[in-house]
Amino acid sequence: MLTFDQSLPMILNRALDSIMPPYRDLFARYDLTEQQWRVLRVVWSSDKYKSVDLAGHTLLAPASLVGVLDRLQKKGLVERVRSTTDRRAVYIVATAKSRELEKEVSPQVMAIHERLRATITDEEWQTMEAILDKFAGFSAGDDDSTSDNKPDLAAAPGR
Amino acid sequence: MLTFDQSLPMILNRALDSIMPPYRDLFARYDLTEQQWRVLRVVWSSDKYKSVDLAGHTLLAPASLVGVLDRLQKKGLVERVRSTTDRRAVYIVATAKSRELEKEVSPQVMAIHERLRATITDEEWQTMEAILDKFAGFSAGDDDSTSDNKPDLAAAPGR
DNA sequence: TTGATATAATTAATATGTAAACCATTTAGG
DNA sequence: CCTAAATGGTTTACATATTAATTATATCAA
Repeated sequence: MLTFDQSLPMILNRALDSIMPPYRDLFARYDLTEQQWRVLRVVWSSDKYKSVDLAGHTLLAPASLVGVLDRLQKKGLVERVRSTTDRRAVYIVATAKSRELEKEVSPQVMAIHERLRATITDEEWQTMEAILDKFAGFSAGDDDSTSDNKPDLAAAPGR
Repeated sequence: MLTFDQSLPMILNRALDSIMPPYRDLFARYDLTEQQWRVLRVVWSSDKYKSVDLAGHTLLAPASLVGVLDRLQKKGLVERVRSTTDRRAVYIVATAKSRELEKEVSPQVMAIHERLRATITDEEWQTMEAILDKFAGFSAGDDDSTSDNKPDLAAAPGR
């Protein structure tokens, strides 16, 4: 019998609650949030990301991204550069100041990653990744409207 | 080499993003949020929960719980009953109206649970639960409150 | 008893999450 | 061309998330 506490959402959220505090404490010491860190992490990897690309790589909704970028920009950590070829698009670029931050914080983040990694065996890690990946696309063809016909958001091709 | 995308927070968040839409769509049809459902689910199990107990069982921070309860109360789904023995405490009780909702929605939630459950084998499910449980208490003893050392930029060599 | 401290619930301030609507382009088709 | 539909980014409205501070009670020790 599948109880409330054993539902997948609860299992995953419990796991997240267990592992996030060290990350959040670290980020807080540098006046950053987890989401801001995620954006920086991706921007550092390549200066040529459009906002919409960042959304995908950071798991942040476009609407949330706007505010995160606003605050990162205000802190002088990123800049918005409007594309000349497609005047709708905006590229996000990292500032020199943010590069300094990367050198300072990145090693400490890696340390937490590693500490987590060492909590289980390599094989268990592989297994866990493989199993969780099986839920990818679970909500793909979800036209589960009982009787009426809601617009199918998942019908559009890949982003 | 552990990349950004393979960090545990990203792995878990990706999994959540994959599985939550069906739940949210369902709850939205009944004008409920995921968090409101979590609270109801626990309140239904026993009328004698204090707010602080709900926080633990729903994975909601006490501060978040206040607003969720406000809205559930406004909808006539729960009531706050101040304890007579400890006048600080407040018990949350389900209304008859919320019981009707339970009968209507619960089976549909269970259906999603089961559909998720069937995405992997029973053994994989057991394995996954066991592995994720190993991260419980990861942030237990990383207090760090004793050391009031702010990030010491000047401590970096060569500055 | 008193005073320090702990607890339960809430408030406050700021940052995100979510869904829907909007605006300015850009692209597709007739 | 010209208009309808699609795209990228943003805004809006509302519901949490997070941390710190507050309020009202309770408890404990000197």
